[in-house]
Amino acid sequence: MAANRTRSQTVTDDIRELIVQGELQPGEHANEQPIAERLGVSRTPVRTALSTLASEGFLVYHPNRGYFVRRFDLSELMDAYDVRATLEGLAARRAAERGLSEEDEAAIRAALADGDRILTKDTFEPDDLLPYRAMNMAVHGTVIKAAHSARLEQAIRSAQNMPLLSDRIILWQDLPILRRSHDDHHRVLDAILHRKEWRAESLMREHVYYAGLNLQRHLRQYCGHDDVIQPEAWRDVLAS
Amino acid sequence: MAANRTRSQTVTDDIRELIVQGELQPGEHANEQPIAERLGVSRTPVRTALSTLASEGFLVYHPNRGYFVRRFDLSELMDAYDVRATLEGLAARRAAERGLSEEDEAAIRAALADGDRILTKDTFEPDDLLPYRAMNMAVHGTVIKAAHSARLEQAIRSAQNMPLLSDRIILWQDLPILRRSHDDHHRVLDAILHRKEWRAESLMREHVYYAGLNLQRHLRQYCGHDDVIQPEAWRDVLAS
DNA sequence: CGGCTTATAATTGGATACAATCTTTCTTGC
DNA sequence: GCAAGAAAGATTGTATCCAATTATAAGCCG
Repeated sequence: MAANRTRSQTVTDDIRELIVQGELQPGEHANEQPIAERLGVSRTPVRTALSTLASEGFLVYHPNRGYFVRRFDLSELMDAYDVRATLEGLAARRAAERGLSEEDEAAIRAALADGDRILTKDTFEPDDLLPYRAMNMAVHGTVIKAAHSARLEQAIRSAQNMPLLSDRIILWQDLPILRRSHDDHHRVLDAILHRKEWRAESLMREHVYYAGLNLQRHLRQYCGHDDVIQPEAWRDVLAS
Repeated sequence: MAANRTRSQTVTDDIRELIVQGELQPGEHANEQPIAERLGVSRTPVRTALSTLASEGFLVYHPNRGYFVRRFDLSELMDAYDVRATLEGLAARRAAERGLSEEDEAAIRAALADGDRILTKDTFEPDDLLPYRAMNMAVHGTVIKAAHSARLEQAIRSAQNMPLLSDRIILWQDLPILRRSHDDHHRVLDAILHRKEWRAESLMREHVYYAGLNLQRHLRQYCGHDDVIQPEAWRDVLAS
């Protein structure tokens, strides 16, 4: 399925990576010709890619002037986490209302066990990052899937269309915070299984919102006084 | 500002209208050439327009096969209202947390007075529809604006990218429901002014959610047993 | 007659060419 | 010297052309 990727789609991914990696600096004008040459294609797929990325929120479009890399400051980051927290809270509530399928419950339990295993050790090794991230994405993704709302899924996905906002972001420097965060995961599952809608919603909301606060605290040291988030600020957070 | 509209943008609006008006039927394949000829342009602006409309959620894209008009059923409509209700609740809460500017408060008060004037009469005339709709959009728009979050605004806007979901939709057939709905507006303002965050959030959430329920009830008679929403079902709701 | 393969037509994806718009620079007049 | 305007350059927007892919129809074999 979807084995047939068109060139515009790969170009979209390439340019998105250029933005996230900071090769296209915030505020910069995205010139079509140079990008096309750099990626070895014509302007056409570049144009459709830019249009897509603009609708995803990475670029802003000015008619007859082209696309500019969107610049974010810390307050916008928190606004976005606010939206994401609210929507994931809704997802958790809906999951609690409907209940989990057997597969979904099994998937979350397996992920939770993975997280437990990683966190029982005394230190968090760099090698733990990828499995932990996979665990995190599995938990959140399964809860969202269990909400059974394509519209909600789309809204959450588009709320993550911003550097530093996705559930791939893991701040692993502080082990106690990580443990507390994973404890949230356990409680969310418990709330969903016991059909405690309100508890599931508020737990998930706080869980995501605090991740935003934590990230903000981590990023502030990288930001100038204007609070504009520079690409180098998230290099270490993204890892690979 | 924005006086310079490009051809792709007008074509986007045209095609969106074709979809909403049902000239492009749900599930139908959006052929580029016929649309281009019909609108008197080449395929290029049509293609960018289709791409935009797909990202807005009106179309779905299949690589190498083109764009198809998205079909909605009643449950998807309610899912979307669920998202919109949650997000507008968040907006109301944020507005309550920050407080209203003088202009915003004045705008809402003026709109509420308009609504009061329309609803004190014994009947709701067709001529009342446009002013009432304007009032409704003013109230919701101002609350959203007062939340001071561009990200939230965008999320709410994209949650409305679906026929029948916008705040332009007014079901005026039932006057008591309309009165109750407008009473909600008063209470939301009261909650925001008194900084009752939780009250503002839950009031707005219920206010929007109930509008969805009401619309669903209204639409069910037009739908077949498969609950697919047919374009003719919303002709009378949209008015002009 | 039905299912499979193959050939043909239709449609989308991408590249190139041209037109419209914007940006920059240079000139001119005060 | 500076401001306003005009011309040149650069960049986006649109149209057209060709290639790649998919959908459709015809032919073939069981």
